[in-house]
Amino acid sequence: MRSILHAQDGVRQPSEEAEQDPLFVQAVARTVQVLSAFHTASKPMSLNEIAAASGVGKSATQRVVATLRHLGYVERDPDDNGYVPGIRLLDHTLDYLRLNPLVARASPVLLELRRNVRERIDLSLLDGLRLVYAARMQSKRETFFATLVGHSVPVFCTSGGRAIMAAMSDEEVEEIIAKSDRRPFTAKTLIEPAAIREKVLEAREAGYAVAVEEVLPGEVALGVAIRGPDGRPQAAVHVAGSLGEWEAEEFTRRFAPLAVEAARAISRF
Amino acid sequence: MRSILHAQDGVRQPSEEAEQDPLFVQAVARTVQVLSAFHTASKPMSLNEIAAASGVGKSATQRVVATLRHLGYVERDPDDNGYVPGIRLLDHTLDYLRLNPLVARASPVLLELRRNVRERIDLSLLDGLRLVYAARMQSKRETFFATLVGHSVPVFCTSGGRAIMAAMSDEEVEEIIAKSDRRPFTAKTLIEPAAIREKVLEAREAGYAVAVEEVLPGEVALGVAIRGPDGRPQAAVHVAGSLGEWEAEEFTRRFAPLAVEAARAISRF
DNA sequence: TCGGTCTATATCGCTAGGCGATACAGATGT
DNA sequence: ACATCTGTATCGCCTAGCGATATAGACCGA
Repeated sequence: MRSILHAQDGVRQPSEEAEQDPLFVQAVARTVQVLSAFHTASKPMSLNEIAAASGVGKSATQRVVATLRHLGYVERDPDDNGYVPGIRLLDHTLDYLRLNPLVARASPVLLELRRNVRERIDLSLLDGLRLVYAARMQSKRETFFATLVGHSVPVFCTSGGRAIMAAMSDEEVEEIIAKSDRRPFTAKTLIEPAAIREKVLEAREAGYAVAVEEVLPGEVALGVAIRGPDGRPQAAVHVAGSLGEWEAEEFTRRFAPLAVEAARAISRF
Repeated sequence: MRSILHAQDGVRQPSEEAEQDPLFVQAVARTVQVLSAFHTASKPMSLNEIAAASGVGKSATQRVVATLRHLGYVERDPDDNGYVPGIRLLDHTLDYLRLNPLVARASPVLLELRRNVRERIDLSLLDGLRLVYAARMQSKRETFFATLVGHSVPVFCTSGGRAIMAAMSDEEVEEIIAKSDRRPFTAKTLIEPAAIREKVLEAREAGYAVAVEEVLPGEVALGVAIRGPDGRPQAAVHVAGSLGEWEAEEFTRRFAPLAVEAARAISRF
């Protein structure tokens, strides 16, 4: 079992391939490394902690952090001690969402879907082995942090992830299964390759995927893949509901057609 | 009238004060400048456009962009041409939201508020002359992009902004009014200093502020300030509804007490 | 097929940007 | 009072990375 908060990857290490690339700017990487130090944090960090977590020397960290603070990308925690990420980062969030053509296409469709489905609706974007939530429309009860933009979940054990795998070749699916850190979130999380493969086949058949309590207890989720111009899956639409209100069967029967239609409207294939 | 999309400030220029600061790292600033080039964009950008918008030399831009691309902070638009911000930025969004103590305190309160108020609820954070939306909980009908995290609106003409000004000294209010770019969003946007001052006084009296159709036509919004440990306003809770469903009076009478209570629960004063 | 004008990528020499080491100064704690 | 955190500052040496320039592929209209 692991916390849902740690689904994000670490920073891509600049070493190996990148090092020899003549066009690789270390200073940029350092900046990113410093900012990424917060990925591992659960509370405000001191300079030394940032230096340790980022792998950047203490002196350099000091000056980079000071600069980032000047620019609004790092702040001091008001209950003073330690640094936290700064509000300027949200400007880039907006840029990302605004300029991402898929998000732009998806928004009206999701709003329309939301009108017909009074459950939580999410749009998640594929990034390697994970799905990153880009747009979230809550329903009634939600469990807090799980509902934040930027949150990510693994492909292998989520409804959207399986729907996406179903739209890939078998080789790609195997690669994802093999590379994933398949630690379970709940007792029901499927981690066996065989079980995952089976679920993917089901999804390929049905055109959508379902996951029951695999990430959050009491949650039933339904995912449909969104394909890009080349036919490759890029993202997924999720509909999530509570088992307190719905039987999984009934939930699926009711909402799957709507979700499929929405995903098709967003797809470019 | 201006578009609601351009409420964000430009990048803080590294020149002036910063230049002489011995601890200021240019490379960090350059990185930020390149990423901030997208603030002015409404479509994918080419290298030359980025170079022009960021004020960074063409060669440097090329290498910085290449590096950022390596790291996932910049991507190519799939309908290929031009660069867009990359998905890795969302990881930092999550870090910001997770580690911001105010957001953390606010989330459960906002969810609770949402349970009682079936209208749109927002949490916005004060950043100079603007309010940046950090958490958004939609209701039924929404007008699309206006509902994204990272979006920002001016302090001077919003319900939350006025509630925040009401919690400041008169000098600070004057400063905000003076420095703000007071272009109207709608025909009803109040831009006269006198009118704004009056609204602020009303808000100081009532403990909350109301704005009707000042940012979006057909929208009534209600804002309450959230104070930090030092008593200074840091953020605001918004409740927004449609004039198609609500009379402004009725809307206020009904929801203001709940919003005030929520803001107080989040405040640290 | 040719120039013209975009795009991005690559090479290279020179220099100033910024790293590491080290020292310093407040807080906090035992 | 001492130890151990915190963040800040100084300085000399070296290399990272800038600007200028060249290359090369796409696309367009003639």
